[in-house]
Amino acid sequence: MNPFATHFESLEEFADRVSELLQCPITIEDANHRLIAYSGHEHYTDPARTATIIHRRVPERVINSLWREGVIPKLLQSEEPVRVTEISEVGLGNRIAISIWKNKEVLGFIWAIEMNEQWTEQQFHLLKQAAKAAKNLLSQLQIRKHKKEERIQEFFWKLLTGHVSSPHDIVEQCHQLNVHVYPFFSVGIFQFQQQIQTQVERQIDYLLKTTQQLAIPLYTIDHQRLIVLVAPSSNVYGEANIERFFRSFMTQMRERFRVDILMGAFGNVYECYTKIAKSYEEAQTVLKMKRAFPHQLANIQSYQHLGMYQFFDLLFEQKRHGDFHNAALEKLKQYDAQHHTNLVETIETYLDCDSNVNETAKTLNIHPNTLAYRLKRISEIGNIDLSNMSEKVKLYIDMKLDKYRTT
Amino acid sequence: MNPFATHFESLEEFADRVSELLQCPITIEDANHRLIAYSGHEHYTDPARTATIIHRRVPERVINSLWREGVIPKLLQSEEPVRVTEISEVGLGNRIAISIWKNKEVLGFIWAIEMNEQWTEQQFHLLKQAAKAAKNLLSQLQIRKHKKEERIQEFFWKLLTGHVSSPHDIVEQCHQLNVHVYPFFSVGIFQFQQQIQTQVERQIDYLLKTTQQLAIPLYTIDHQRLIVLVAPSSNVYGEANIERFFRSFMTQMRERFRVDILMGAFGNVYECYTKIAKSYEEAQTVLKMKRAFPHQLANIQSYQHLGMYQFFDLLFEQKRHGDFHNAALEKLKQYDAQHHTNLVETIETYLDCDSNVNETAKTLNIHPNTLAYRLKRISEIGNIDLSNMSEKVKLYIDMKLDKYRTT
DNA sequence: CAAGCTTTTGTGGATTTCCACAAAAGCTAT
DNA sequence: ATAGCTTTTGTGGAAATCCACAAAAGCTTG
Repeated sequence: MNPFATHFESLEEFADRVSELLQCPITIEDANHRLIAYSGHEHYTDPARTATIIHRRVPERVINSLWREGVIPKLLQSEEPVRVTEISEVGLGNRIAISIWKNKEVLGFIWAIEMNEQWTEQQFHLLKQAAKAAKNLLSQLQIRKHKKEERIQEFFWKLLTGHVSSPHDIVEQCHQLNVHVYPFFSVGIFQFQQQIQTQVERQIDYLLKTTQQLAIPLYTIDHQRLIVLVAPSSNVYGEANIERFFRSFMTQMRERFRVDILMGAFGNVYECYTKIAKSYEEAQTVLKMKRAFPHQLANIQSYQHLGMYQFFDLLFEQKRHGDFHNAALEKLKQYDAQHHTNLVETIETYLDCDSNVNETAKTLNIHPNTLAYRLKRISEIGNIDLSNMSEKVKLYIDMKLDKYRTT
Repeated sequence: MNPFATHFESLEEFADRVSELLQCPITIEDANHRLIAYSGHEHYTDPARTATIIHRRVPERVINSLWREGVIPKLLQSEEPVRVTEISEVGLGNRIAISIWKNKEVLGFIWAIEMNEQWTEQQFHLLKQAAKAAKNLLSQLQIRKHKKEERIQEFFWKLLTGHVSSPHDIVEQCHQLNVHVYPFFSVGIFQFQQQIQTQVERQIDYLLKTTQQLAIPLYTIDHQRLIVLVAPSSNVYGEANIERFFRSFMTQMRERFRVDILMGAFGNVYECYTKIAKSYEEAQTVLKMKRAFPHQLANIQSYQHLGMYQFFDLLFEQKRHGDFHNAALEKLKQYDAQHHTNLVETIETYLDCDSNVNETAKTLNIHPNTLAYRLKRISEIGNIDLSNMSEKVKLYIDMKLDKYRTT
C-alpha cells in the first residue's frame, strides 16, 4: 500500500525513490532552506534547483520571491501541497511543494519540479505520503535548527508578511540575530527600473551601510525591488528624515552608480514591530497609486502624504458594485460628448490646481475668463455647487476613481 | 407523538389546541395577513392582536413595522420560527411567528404571543409541528390568494426591502394593483417629529393626492416616517422637481396642518423598478448623515447632493480597523491640547468655508490675518500642504469621520 | 447663408487675497 | 518680574479674483 514503508539507507535513496515514483526531480530542504537531499535521476532541472544543489542552500533571491508570492506562508500554514507557477526572474520553473511536519512544527520541505503534464490526483497523494515518510527520516537526523541559524532575510520576510508571533518574541529573535531594535520604524520600497544584478546589490549594500541619516536594521532585495526597514532617530521628524534619506539614496544610486530608481515609497511610522506588515502594505499601496497617478503623486513618497488616495482601493471596490453613481459627472461627460467641449477636463484641472483660477487657466492654455465661464456652465449643467467642499470632494474623487479604473 | 395528528372540526378548534399546548394566545393568518382563525382562551392579548381580530386583518401599520424590522422578510425566507421583540409604537408585544409552507410557497402565518417566560426548545418544536399541521388544514380551505388581493402597501414594502422578482413581474403586479408605472422614480422619506396619528395620515393622503408637481404611485407610513415612491415627469430635471416637491410638502404640512416634519430625504432617480430598494437605502443614508451632520447637511435632501458623505459608512468601517491614521491631525490635536489653541477647529471651519478666508474669519470671529497666521502654523505643525487638494480632502474627511464617530 | 445659439476673449473696476512687516497682547518658565 | 516665545491685530501695496458687460468667433439648424 504505502510505497515508502520500507527501510532507506540514506535520505538520498529516499529522494531517488520519490523521484522514481513521481517521475520528476526531487529536492528536500530543512526549515531554513538548506539542502538535505536530492534525487539524481536524469531529468530536466531548472536554474534555481541547480544553484540550490551547488551551494547546498536555496539562493536568497529565490526565497525572497517565494515569500513575496505567498508560497512559503502557505507551506507554513498547511500540510497540503502547494503549486508554484514559474517565477522566471529567479530561474524557478513550475513546482509542487509540500511541507514536512512534526508536532505542529515544520521540519522541512519537499520540492518537485512539475514536468510537462499537469499532476494527477494520484501524484499529489504520493507526495503527501512522501512528506509523512520524510518526517521520520528527518527527525532521526537531529537537524540542528536553532533560531540563531535562521537567516536574517528570511526573518525580515516573516515580518513583512505578518508571519510573526508576539512583539516580545520578535524582539528576542532580533537579539539572537544581532539585529538592533529601534523604537520607531517604517517599511520602504524602492522600485528599480530593471532587475537588480549582483553588482548593484553590492552598491546598494554599500550605500545602506554607510548612510548616516537613519538606521536600516533590515533589508532585502526582490527582483526589481529593494525593501528596507528604516528606523528614524526621532518620532517627530521621522517622516521628514525618511523622505530625505529616500531622495538622497535615489540620487546617489543614479549619480554614483548610474542606476535608475523609478520610485520610492514608505508606509507609516510605527512603534510596535507587529505592524511591520501593515507599514509594508502601506508602502505597496503608495507604489500602486503612484503608478496609477504618476503626475499627481510624482513627489509623494509616504503613505501619510498619499492623501485621499489612501481610500481608493476601498472606494473602487464599492464602486464596482454600482454604488456612488455621480449624476453630475455623467451629465458633464454627456455634454462634452455632444458639444465637443472640455468641461470634465476643465473641472478636473481646476480641482487639481486647488481651485486656483490663474494656475488652472495657464495649465489649460485658456483665458481666465473662459475658465470662469466654463465653471459657471459646469455648475449649471451638473447642478453642482462649486463652493461646497463636500460636493467638490465627491466630484474630485469620482473623477479620479474613473481614471483609476482605466489603469 | 404528534399532538396534531387528529382530526379537527374547524380551524378554530386547531387554534385552540395549539394555544392549549403552548399556553399562549394563537392567531392564524393567510399570506395577505387576513385573519383565518384565533384561539379563544383567556390570556393576555396585546392591542395589535385585538385590532387584528376585530377588523379580521392585521392593521396596516403593524404590517409596515414588521416589514421594516425585517420580520416578514425572514418569515418569507425560512420555515424557522422568528422571535419578534416588542414594537410598542404599534401595540405589538413579544411574539413568536412561523410561516406555513406548501410547495415552496407561504400559505400563511401562525402568531403566538410570548407570555412572561422565555420559550423552551420544546415549545419551539411544538410550533413547528403546528405549522406543518396547519399546512394541510389551510390548503383544504382553498384560500383565494390571487395577487390582485395583495394590498398595495405590502407590495410597496416588498419593493423597498428588495423582496422582488424580475422587473417584468413587478410591472405586471403594478398593473394588477392598478398602480401606474412611471419611467423614472426615486424613494423618499419624511421624518416626522412624532408618531403619525390617524388624523395626520388623512392630511398626508390629501396632500399627496392633490399634488401636481409629480406622481406618487405608492406611499406608506411607518411610525414616525412617511415613505413615498415619487415619479418625476422628466429625467433631466427630476431631482430638482423632487427637491421642490419635498420643500413644498413640508411647508404645507407645517402651515396648513401645524405638523412639523424634521427632515426629508430621497435616493437616486432610477429607471428599473428593481432598484427601488437601493434608492430606499440611499434615502436612509441621507437621513443618517443628516442626523450626524445637521449643520452641514441642513439643506441637503438628495443622495446625489450628499457629496462625500456618501462614502462615510464605508470609510468609517475601515477606520475602525485602525486604518487611515492621520498623523497630521493627531499632531494638530496634540498641539491644541498643549497650547490651548484652536487649530483643528480653524482648519475644519476653513475647509467648511471652501478655503474662503473672509468667510472663515467671520465665522470664527477673528481677524483675517489671524486666520492666515494660523493656517501657516497648521501647515507647519501638521506638515500639510494646504494648496494640495488631495491632502485637504484627506484631512477634511478624517476630521468629519472623527465627528461621525462621536455621534 | 443667415439666425440663433454657445463659447472665447477682452476691458475695467470693485473686492478679496496674499505677503511683508510691525506693534501689541498673551503665555511660560526661570 | 522679566525675557523669550507664540499669538493676535493692524497697515499697505501688489496680485489675484470676481463680476458685469460686450465684442468676436464658432457651431448648429432650418
